[in-house]
Parts: sequence; C-alpha cells; structure tokens
Amino acid sequence: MARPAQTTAIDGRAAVKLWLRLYRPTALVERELRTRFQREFGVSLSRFDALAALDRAEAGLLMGELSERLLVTNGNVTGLISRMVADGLVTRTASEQDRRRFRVDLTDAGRATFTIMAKAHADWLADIFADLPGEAAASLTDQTEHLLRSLRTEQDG
Amino acid sequence: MARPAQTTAIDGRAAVKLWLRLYRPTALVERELRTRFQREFGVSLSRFDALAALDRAEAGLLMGELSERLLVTNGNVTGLISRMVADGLVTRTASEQDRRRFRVDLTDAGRATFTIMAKAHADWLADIFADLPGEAAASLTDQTEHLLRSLRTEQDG
DNA sequence: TCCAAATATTTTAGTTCTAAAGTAATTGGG
DNA sequence: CCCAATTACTTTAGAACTAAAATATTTGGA
Repeated sequence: MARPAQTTAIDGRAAVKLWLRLYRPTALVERELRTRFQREFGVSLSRFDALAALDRAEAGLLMGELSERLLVTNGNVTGLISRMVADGLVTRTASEQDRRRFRVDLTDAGRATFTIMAKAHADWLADIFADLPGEAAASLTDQTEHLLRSLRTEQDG
Repeated sequence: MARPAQTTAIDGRAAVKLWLRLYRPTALVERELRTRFQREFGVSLSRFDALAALDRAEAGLLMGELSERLLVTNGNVTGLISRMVADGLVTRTASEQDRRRFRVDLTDAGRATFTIMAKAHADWLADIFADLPGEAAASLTDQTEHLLRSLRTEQDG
C-alpha cells in the first residue's frame, strides 16, 4: 500500500491555493445547476445525479453502489431513494440471492424524466462555460483527469 | 450586460465532460477534508470556512458578506453563526449606523482555533495532492483562475 | 453444524442547506 | 415629510447530508 515518495511534492501553501482555485468555480457551477434544476424542474441536483448514475448503469445499481458513485453515505441514499420511489422515478427491489441487497432501477417515467433533464443540463453547462476557449476547456478536461488519478484520498477514483 | 459571442464555444457534450472531470476530484477532496475536520476537531467544514473568511477579513464581516463569500444562503449563515456564537468562536453585534446590519467578528478563542485548524488544513491538502507533480499543480492553479473569470453564472467571481 | 465476523442496509439524532415568506430598518422620489 | 420600495436579516418547512448505532442476512472457519 506504500506509495512512492514525490520529490516535487507541493507545500501546504501551494496546496491550499490550488484547492481554493479548484473549489470556487466548482461550487459556483454546482450552485448554478442546483438553482436551475430547482427552478425549471422542481428537482434537486442530488436527484438528477442519482438518475444519471442509474441511467449510465444498464442493470440498475445496489444501494451501496449508488452511495459510492454519488459520494454520499448509505443513510443519505436510503432517504433519497425512498422519496424517488414515492415519486415513481425508480423502483427498489430486494435481491433473491442475497436479501440484504436492494437493487434500484429507473422506471420508464424516471428514464423519460432523465432524458429531458439531461438535455437541459448539457445546454446549461455549454452556456456556463461558453466564455472559456475550447483549448482551455480541453486542457482542463485533461488535467483534471490527471488530478483525479493522483489524488490521495480515503476513497480513490 | 451583453457578453461577446465566443466563436470557439464548447458544445454540450464537452461541457458535461469538463464538468464531471472538474466535479469529481473536487468532491473527493471536499469529502476528505470534511471527514478529517470532523474526526480531528469535531468541527464541520462549513465552520472552518466561516472562520477562514473571518480571519481573512480584518474588520469582521456582515452576515450578507459571509453568505456571499461562503456561497450559501442568508438563512444558512444565520444558523451557522448562531451556533458558532453559542460556542464562543465569534461575536455578532448590531451596527450603530444601520440596525439591520450585523457584524460578525472572531473572538480570541475563534482566532486561536482557526490558527490551529489552518495548519492542519494545509498539511492535509499537501498530503492529498502529494502525488501531483508540482508543474501540474501550478498549471491547474493557473487554469482554474482563468476558468473562474470566464464563468457565466448568476453570481460571478 | 454453529456461531462469530463480515456485509448491506436502515434508523437515529442532529447539522447543513435551500427557497420562500416574514420582520424590521432605511432610503428616496414625490 | 411621508410612505412605498428596498435592503438586511431571520424564520419556517422541509430536503440533503453525516456519523454512529441498530438490524438483518450471509459467510466462513472451528
């Protein structure tokens, strides 16, 4: 589990600076998306994220898989999915093989809802990033992938 | 208020890709910091952010200024600061000139607490980013500043 | 086989957060 | 000077979130 020492490791000051520079635009975009989802669809960003995760997975997801992908606790997913089940967006069924497990699947209504929202989501982001030159966007997309791979956090990836 | 058209504007697909690449590492680092603040100091990340904002401002901050800097609603700041007042970290005093305004200031205990936490915060971030080559970190720091300036959100900056 | 440990999820208690409505103080055009 | 609009903040109702404890099921070694 030992990781190789990094001779060019950045110091605390530079690390804090990078973190603040990374955090602020991300928080602004997140807030903008949250507000727009609420205003246009009356839906939380978390719900959209859950729908997106389920849409990407072709055979549904276990509660625990959802919690991993959304980067939130199990308890949070329990409540989020309960409300989404109540609203007919997803189903939650116990596994036959292992009755501790619950698989969550999109309903037809959930998938249709997601399709509409995903279009708006992409349009909003294109608008939010419209002033960023394509070259800068491509470079950032590359560099943030590198960043993600190099992160030393409890739950990597 | 019209902004110049961007001839090289990225499309929805690229915008979503950039967003996801930006969001994931940021969320992972945020979660890591949140967990560590909770574990080591029994304190929320929001509290640390509030302390940091107040420490940076030399003459205290109005409730509204805090809500701008922390990117949260006024109502949220009301509750957060109430709890911090109760714990002796900050004071909250009405302005003489305009009794609608409330200025929040660090107490000596609050400033001392912040100083200790800020050191840990910097150390943790240096550790989290330790595998990122210094060159990549510097480049990301630059590029995210550019990103912030180019963002088209309701509340810019 | 049995039962202790591990696994998957839910529950609990409480903080953080939002949107929207409410309160109180200030400001400025008529 | 006045009062309608604005500003600063709080309150409310409820969703989103966490850490920790609880529940239920499965697994694996003695």
